Order: sequence, then structure tokens, then C-alpha cells
Amino acid sequence: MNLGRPREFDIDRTLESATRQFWAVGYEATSLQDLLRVMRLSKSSLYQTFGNKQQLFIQCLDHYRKSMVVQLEEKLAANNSAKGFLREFLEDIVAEAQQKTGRKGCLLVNTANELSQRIPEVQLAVAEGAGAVLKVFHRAMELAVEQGDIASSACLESLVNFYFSGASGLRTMVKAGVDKRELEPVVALIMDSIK
Amino acid sequence: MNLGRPREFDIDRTLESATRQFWAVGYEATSLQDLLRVMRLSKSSLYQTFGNKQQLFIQCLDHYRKSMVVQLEEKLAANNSAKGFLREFLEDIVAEAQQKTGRKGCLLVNTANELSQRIPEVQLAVAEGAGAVLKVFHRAMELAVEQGDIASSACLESLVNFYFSGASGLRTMVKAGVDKRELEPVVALIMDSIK
DNA sequence: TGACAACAGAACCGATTGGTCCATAATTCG
DNA sequence: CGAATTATGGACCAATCGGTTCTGTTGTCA
Repeated sequence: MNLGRPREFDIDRTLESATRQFWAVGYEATSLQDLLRVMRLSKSSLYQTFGNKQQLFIQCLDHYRKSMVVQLEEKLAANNSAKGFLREFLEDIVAEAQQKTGRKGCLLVNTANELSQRIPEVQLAVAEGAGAVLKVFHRAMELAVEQGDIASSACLESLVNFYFSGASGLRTMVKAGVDKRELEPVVALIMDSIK
Repeated sequence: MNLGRPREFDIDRTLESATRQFWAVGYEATSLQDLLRVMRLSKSSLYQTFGNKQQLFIQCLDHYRKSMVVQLEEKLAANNSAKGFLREFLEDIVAEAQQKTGRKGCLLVNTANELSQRIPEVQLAVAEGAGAVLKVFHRAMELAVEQGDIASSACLESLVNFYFSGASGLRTMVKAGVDKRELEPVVALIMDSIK
């Protein structure tokens, strides 16, 4: 098996480059030439390996989801307070508001807003991504219950949706240019509502 | 004064048509030809009247902001409970989740996510729009304080940002395809946090 | 060595992109 | 009427869009 000339590039690395590009400017505003530049691939290699622009984008969404879940799980494991982990995630979002340039937000949130309504395959990938992230947050909340930071009587499903909604809202406000100082009390209000 | 041939079309009406188009598919995915079709204008008329695509888009954002503020103020005036008005606004957002197609969301939120980071003029218009809407919500909360539905000790600035963030978050979740039944408890949690 | 596979690169495609320009038609004012 | 001013539609523009196809070349394994 494994005949022929072996692939010279690392699929995951090129996928990551493409993801960064889509992440920064969105799907529509990213051209084929942009992708070829950042991925350092010839056009024929790109199409042979990834299909077309849309299929590549879906693969980027999947790649993003996986790496985000891994990253979240690491942070959750490293934090001895699950509720602290949840708070830190929101604070990281707000911290982006300080950057003058390149506030990319979250690729899944961006995509949900840009084109999940127009392309069914994209909507599916976004839904899967949101589901995977929600699952991590759900587990964090279960831990928080064990740690006594959330009442055991609370409906975690609703709470996790509420939290996710708050996080997404913060992302939009950061992108809209709202100042960090205005956002910090919002984080406090969200966290106060989780109990 | 008032020399020359009079304009044959209504600026506000064509602006509204363009707004609907941008609203439905976003800035990048809207082509000049799309605009000419829905506005029923010749290319020269469009460029003479509105400048170029980007300037037209800014004018659409302003138009959208104005009509949204008017609409919100009407609803607020028609409702004898300010807090009820705030709840209804969230419920309207969630109601969109039932539609199988054409969940357009809010043009300002969509734009904040799509390209407010890349085009400074757009960021400005988005910030103005958000500010105008926030002002209406702020007034609604002042009324709610008078009506005894919000504690007079509450910090309304933070509360209004929290509310706005929740609304934006709901919008992205609707776009991501989350079911209405999952979103209704989120509305309840947001409203319960406003007190 | 020969079969197989991935490679780069260029040529090519029709369609579309946002944008400019101009001749002409329509209207108002002196 | 005639001059000034504006609107309008269409011709035209270079550039780019996403995508296909072809020609070799390079490398791996049996």
C-alpha cells in the first residue's frame, strides 16, 4: 500500500492556515488566491486535496471545532474551579476588546452569523461545533455543581444555553467596538446569574 | 433653484430595498447586480446618488438604525409595561427560530460580526446604531424602575449592556439553528436577571 | 525497472466583480 | 425658446472570481 509520491505538506498545518484566513475575514471575503498564499499550495494541489472552496471551509470548521474543544478541555482540567474556568472564558472574550486590530472573535460565531443560513452544509458544521462546545461547558457546570458553586436543583441545560448566549453576545459587542470597561460588568452579571 | 430633471425614484424606498438585500445575505455576498435588480435603478443612477457600494451600505445602516429606533419606540409606547416590552423583544428574536428559511436576524448584529473589524466607516455606523438602540433600551429600563419592576439601586448602564448582550447572543443561536424550545428558558433567565 | 501517486505550474475557462464614461432624454428656470 | 442642470440606460473597462484540465516531474514501493 501507500503507493506513489508521498504528500509533501502537512494537511493539518495547511488546514490551520486556511482556518486563520477564514477566521480573520470570513468566507466570502476570502479568495482562492488568499488561500493559496497562506496555505502555500498550488491550485491543483488544493483542489485535489480539499475539493473546492466550500468543502475546504467545512473542513476548516471541523478542524477549528476539534482544536477548540481540546483547548477548552485543557483549561478546564488545569483549573481547580469549574466556575472559575467559565468566568475566565468570558474574560478572555472581553480581553480581545483591548486590541485595536484583528478582533477575530470565534470562527463558529462568525460563521453562524455570516452564512449558516444560506448553506445547509455549513449550518450543519456550525451546529456540530456549537454542540461540541456546549458539551464542554455542560461538563464544567456539572463539576461546578459538585464543587458547590451551582445549586444542584438548577436546570443545567438552560443554564448552559444562557451562558453560551451570553458569551456569543459578548463577542458581538466586542466586534461592534464596545469598550472593555463596559463589558466587564456584563461578565459579572452573567456569572452572578449562574448559581 | 431646483434646476434640472427631477429624480424619478424615491431615495428612501430604494434605500429600503437595498437594506433588505444586505440584510438577507450580507455585504460581501451582495453584488452590484443584486442591488440594481432590487433597487430597480441603472448603474449610473446608483453611483451618482449613493456613491459606491460601500457608501451605499453605510447609508443602509443609517436607514436601518432610524427605522429600528422608530419601531422600538412605538412598541415601547404601546406597551404599558416597560419590562414587558423588553421581554417581548427577546421573544420576537426567538420566534424567528421557528422559520425554516430566511432568518435574517438584525442587520447591525450581522454587520458587527461580518465586517465592522475591517472597514472603519462601517464600525462607526455600527457603533452609532448600537448606541441608538441601547438608548431606547435604557429608557425602557428607566421606565421599568418607575414601574417598580427594576430595583432603583440597580446600575442601569451595566444592565442594559447585559440585556443587549443577551439579545445578540440569542440572535446568533437562532442563526446557528438552535431550537426555539431551548431558547425560551434562556429568555426567562435573562429577564429574571434583570431586577 | 516499472507501476503508481502526488507534485508544481501554467494555460484556459466563462462569468462576474466593482466601477467609469458618455450620449441622450427630461425638466426647470431665465 | 434656449441655456443650464440633472437623470438615465447602455457601452465599456480591466481585474478578479472559482474552477478545470493538461503537461510534465518527482518521489515511493514492489
